[in-house]
Amino acid sequence: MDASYFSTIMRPFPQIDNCLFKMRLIKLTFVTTSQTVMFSIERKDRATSARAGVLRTSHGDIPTPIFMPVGTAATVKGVLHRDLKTEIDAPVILANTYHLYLRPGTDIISSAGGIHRFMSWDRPVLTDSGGYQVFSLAANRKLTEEGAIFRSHIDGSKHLFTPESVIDIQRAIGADIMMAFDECAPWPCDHKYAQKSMELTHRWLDRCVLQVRNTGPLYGADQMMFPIVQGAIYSDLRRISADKCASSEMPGNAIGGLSVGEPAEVMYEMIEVVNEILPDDKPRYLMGVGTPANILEGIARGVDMFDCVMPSRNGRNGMLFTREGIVNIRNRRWATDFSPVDASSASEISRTYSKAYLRHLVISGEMLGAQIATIHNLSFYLSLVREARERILDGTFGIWKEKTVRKISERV
RNA sequence: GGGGAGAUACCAAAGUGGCCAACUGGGGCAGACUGUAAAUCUGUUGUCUGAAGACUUCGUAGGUUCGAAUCCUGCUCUCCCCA
Repeated sequence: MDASYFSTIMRPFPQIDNCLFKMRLIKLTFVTTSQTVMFSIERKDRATSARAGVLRTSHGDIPTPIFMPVGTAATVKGVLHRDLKTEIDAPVILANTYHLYLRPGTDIISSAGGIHRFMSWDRPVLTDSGGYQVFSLAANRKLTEEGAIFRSHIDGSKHLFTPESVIDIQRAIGADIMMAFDECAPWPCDHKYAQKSMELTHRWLDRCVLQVRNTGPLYGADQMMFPIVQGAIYSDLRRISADKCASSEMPGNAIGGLSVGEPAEVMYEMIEVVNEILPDDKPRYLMGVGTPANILEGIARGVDMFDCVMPSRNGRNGMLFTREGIVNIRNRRWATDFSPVDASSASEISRTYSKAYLRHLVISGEMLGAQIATIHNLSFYLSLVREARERILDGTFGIWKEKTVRKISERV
């Protein structure tokens, strides 16, 4: 009996009340089976590099390719978990180490028994390490060999993140998938800076791996960590970084530092370079990407996992993604369009409310507008990757992708 | 009936002789957003024009002046107080 078998029969935990007991049991008995197959590929596409697979976690299986809604502060803004499960059907969501560490703080999350219990979400959670915040809060931080010193955006207090502390925090959070602590280089960025930054990320990666090996999960459920490939837009650096990440022999790998302003074609090229090296039998996660078209292009190049704030944030700001293309629901043309937001949506919410009503809500700044738009967009993203998976399985992905990318990129 | 205040662009509201096609806010219109310091931010909002520029506008009709949203006179309307 191995850990994956055990987690299968234990899942889903029927009651939150007794799940802590069961998770402790797993920890005591089976936690160190590192050879367990976490990822299995069901089918590879012939025309492209796309694959359909399943990533197994203690909190459930994740069919791939997958899009993970971003729930930075332990909430996908404006969406009830009920709707995440039914309307959107997200098998996994993201949270953020930086944000949760600052608020509510790791003490409170550990007291609750980890992020799943704290937020009442029994499906998998992936936590970003805070590496992206080191990048996006550039004005308020300082990088050293030791780690990143930064100031809280909440109260201005000073903090230090190191590879070790970031793993510890992610242990305390209890994420199913933890991310290595990295520096996301900006764009544009010269070769010299990109190389220095990448080398620092690699040294940090070694320390992350060591910290993962020297510690264990706190709540019984398995935790895996993914290293992050960096190297900006330089193929030589990307190859070195992909080799480095692959050699860390973690159960999955991530591609970071893309979609930070560079043209999409450059991003696609980098994905191809990296995916030639990253192991075929482990999931590949393209961080922070992207538009629906970006995602299909990524899948075609062998990426299995994606996340992006775009469907949620842009939804709140009135941008809708649909099969017919991109809609700015605030535009006057929708004022008297009483047809559903998306008649063919998997989400009942998108089929129920009209464009004119949603426009009114968004323009009026009503919170229901942000909720409906977010649910619609996420439902669209998840439907898109579900269909991509089905197309890979039935062998029609390539043609479908070409046709779909064109359509969904248009402005309606 | 007596006294006082006021009328500025879609709305509110600055502006009291040239730097005013007119501050600012709201509203309208459009744009941005890619590991979320974002229910945020940006542009635009008299007409014509690609632009330079031209033309018309600050209740209304006259007047003063080189020049008026700004000063003077009549008229119209609104608000407040007293009776």
